[in-house]
Amino acid sequence: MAFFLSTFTNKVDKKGRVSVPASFRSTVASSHFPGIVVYRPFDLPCIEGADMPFLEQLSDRLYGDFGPFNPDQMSVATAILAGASQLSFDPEGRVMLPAELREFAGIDGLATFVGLGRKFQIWGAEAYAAHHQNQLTRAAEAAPKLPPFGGGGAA
Amino acid sequence: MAFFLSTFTNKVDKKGRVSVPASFRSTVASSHFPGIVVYRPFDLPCIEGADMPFLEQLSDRLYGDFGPFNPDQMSVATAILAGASQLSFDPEGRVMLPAELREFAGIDGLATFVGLGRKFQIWGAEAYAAHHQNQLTRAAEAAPKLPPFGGGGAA
DNA sequence: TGACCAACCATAAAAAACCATGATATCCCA
DNA sequence: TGGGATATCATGGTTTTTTATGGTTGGTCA
Repeated sequence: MAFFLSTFTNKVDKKGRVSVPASFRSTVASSHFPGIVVYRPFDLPCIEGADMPFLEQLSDRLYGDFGPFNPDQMSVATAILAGASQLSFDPEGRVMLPAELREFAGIDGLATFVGLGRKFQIWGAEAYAAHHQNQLTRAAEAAPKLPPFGGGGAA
Repeated sequence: MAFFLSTFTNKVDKKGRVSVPASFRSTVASSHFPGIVVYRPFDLPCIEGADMPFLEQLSDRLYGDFGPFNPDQMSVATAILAGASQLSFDPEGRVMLPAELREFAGIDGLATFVGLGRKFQIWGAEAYAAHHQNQLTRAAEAAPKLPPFGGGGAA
C-alpha cells in the first residue's frame, strides 16, 4: 500500500488544478485506481487523502465488523465516504481539488502536501505553518507517554 | 466489486429519468449485469443501491450465516431482495427510478446520490441535507469507539 | 388506441486531454 | 571535476471530449 513522506508546497491555478508531488504519484501508481482519494477529516481544517486501497480497506473493515446495516458504522461511512472524491491525475500529474473541500480547508493559491505514512493532508500554506508548530510542541509532550510498539508487527 | 464514493445531485425529469453519476456507472461497468440494483432500506427514507455482485454476496452471506430456513434470514431476504429492482442505463447513462421507491423516498425534482463504499443511497436533495448533518454529529461520537483501522486510522 | 418504455437527437456546461514553457535536478563525457 | 546535454517536474493556456439534461420519435403491450 502507498506510503507518503515529506512536505511539498505547490500552486493551485485558477481552475483548481494542483500538481501532486511526484513521490506521492509514484507511490500510488501501482494501486488499481491510479490516483488519490480525498475526504474531509472530522476535526482538522484541511483535506485528507490516501490511495484507493486505504479507503476500500476502511469500508470493508467497517462492514466486516458490524455487518452491512449497523447505524454507527453507517454514520462513519457516510461522514468519510460520502464526502470523499476520487481524483485522477491529468497527463501532467495534476488533480482538481473539489471546490467544497478547497473552501473548507481555506486553500487559496498555495497548497501544502504533508506526508503522514498511509495517508496525507493538504493544507493552505499559511495555515499549515501554524499547525505544524502546534504539532511539534504537542509531539514533544506526547511521545514519552505512548505505549510501546508491539515487537515487529504492523504498528 | 464496485466501489461508490462522493455525493452527486442530479435532476429527475418529468419522465422519472435520472443521470447516474459517471463514476458510479464506470465502477459497475465491469460487473456481469452492467447496471445498478435498488431496494428499499429498513429504516431510512431513501433508496439504496449497489451492483449485482453485492446483492449476491448479501444473499450468500445470509444463507451462510444462518442457514437457508432461518426465519430472521427469510425476513431480511424478503425485505431487501423481493423488493429490489434491476435498473439498466439508457444510452445517455440514465435510469428510471421505480415510482414506488421514488414516492417512498420523497424524491421529487432533485436526487442526491451518496456513495457509501460497496453500496450507495439516493435521497431527495432537501431530505439529505438534514440527514447528512445528523450523520456527521453521530459519526463524531461513534468514530472514537470503533476499533482501529488498519494502516493508521482514518481521521 | 392509448399509455408506457426504449432508443435517438440536440445542447450547454464541466471536466479531461493536449500542447507549450521555464525551472531544477541528473547524467554523461571530456 | 566542470559543464553541457538530458530528463523530470511544476505550471499556464487552449482544445477536445465527456456529462448532464431536455425533447422527440418509434415501438410494444395491454
